[in-house]
Amino acid sequence: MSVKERKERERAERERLIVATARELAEQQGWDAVTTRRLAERIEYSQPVLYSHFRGKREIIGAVALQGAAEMAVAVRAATAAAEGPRARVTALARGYLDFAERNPAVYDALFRLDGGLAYAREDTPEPLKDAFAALLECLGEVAGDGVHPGLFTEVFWASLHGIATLTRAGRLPPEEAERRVELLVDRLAVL
Amino acid sequence: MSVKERKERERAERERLIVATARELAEQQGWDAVTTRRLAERIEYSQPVLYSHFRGKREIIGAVALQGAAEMAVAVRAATAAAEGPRARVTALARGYLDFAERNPAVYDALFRLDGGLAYAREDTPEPLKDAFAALLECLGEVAGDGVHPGLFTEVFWASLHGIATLTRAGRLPPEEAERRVELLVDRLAVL
DNA sequence: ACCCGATCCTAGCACCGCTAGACAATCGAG
DNA sequence: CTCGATTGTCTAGCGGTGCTAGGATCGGGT
Repeated sequence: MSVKERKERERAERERLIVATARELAEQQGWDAVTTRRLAERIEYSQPVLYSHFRGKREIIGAVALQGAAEMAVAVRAATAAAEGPRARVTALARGYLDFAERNPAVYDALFRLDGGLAYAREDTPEPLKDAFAALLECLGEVAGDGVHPGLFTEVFWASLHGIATLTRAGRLPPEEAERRVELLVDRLAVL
Repeated sequence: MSVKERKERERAERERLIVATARELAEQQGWDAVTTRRLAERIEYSQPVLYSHFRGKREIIGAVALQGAAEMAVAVRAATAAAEGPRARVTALARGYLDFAERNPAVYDALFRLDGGLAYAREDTPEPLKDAFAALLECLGEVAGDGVHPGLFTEVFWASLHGIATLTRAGRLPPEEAERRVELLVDRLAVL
């Protein structure tokens, strides 16, 4: 039976390699450069091997997204944990979120811009996605204000951050005023 | 000389046809379905004709975006003009914006999600884009609040709307609470 | 009536995501 | 230890993509 186990280990290892390589390639040259041919070449296997692990390119994007969601949750919690008081926490969250988006553009795209075949905002949403939202909720819930549903408030705050992140990176917003935009958003949206 | 003029007219007419057809196709089946072959077939010319009008697919997207920007400016101004008082105006703007995004998803994508090769937020930004931003500014400038730069406020409000629009359409936000999200955003961001 | 330039199309390039079918390596039974 | 079956991987190819080179054809000016 140990042979089978070894093969399963090796197979799992190769799957990790595929996801890591896809992510690396996307981070280096953008998702357009992540083709099944290039990806196969980098992991030193032929194309069809990819399809024995994933249904297609979309699922590979989804796998990167899941990994990214877990990391984003960690990043957000780390940022907020280091801050004292509601206001500082929310500011830290906003900065942490935008920072993550800027430093991991490919992962951010996999999560929120591309189609990774994942279900969002539903019962069958994968756990890492739920947890990433929960990480936002933990901090933002306490500044939603009276009579405002914490979940709804978190959605709006998150959407605002997402808008800033995407428009900035697409060159639709000048990057110079980034910090002032964060301040304005926190000042106005959060009830302190 | 009249022959030359006629040819130029026909050429301009064909260019309009290309843009209109691309937009129609994108609105019907999404931008992925807008291939140069399908587009060429629909306008009843061969592929290379497209390249005598545009450098490539990207420029065609850009042309649709420019058209869409002009329409969005009109839509936003129409929505705000019908409202009395700052609060009603801002609410109308938010609803009008999201409504435009929902009813013209392909145009919205061309404007803010895809790469149409256009310059944003710069001196050489095409006039329709500047004017669309101006349309937002006209209404939002009056609720920016003291000491807050109207342009910066408009950017943040716009980014928030953009975030809601994109996340909702990508299935990242449940569509049911759309109206309550708008109310929350207006209540908090605008200084009334 | 003829030539010549503008205009348009056919055919093709290199690449894409994805898959069928041939081949080799490995395992279990006799 | 050998032999068939199973598993795993690869080569080759399908239909599609954006884009372009080069030849045919059409129409205006002389």
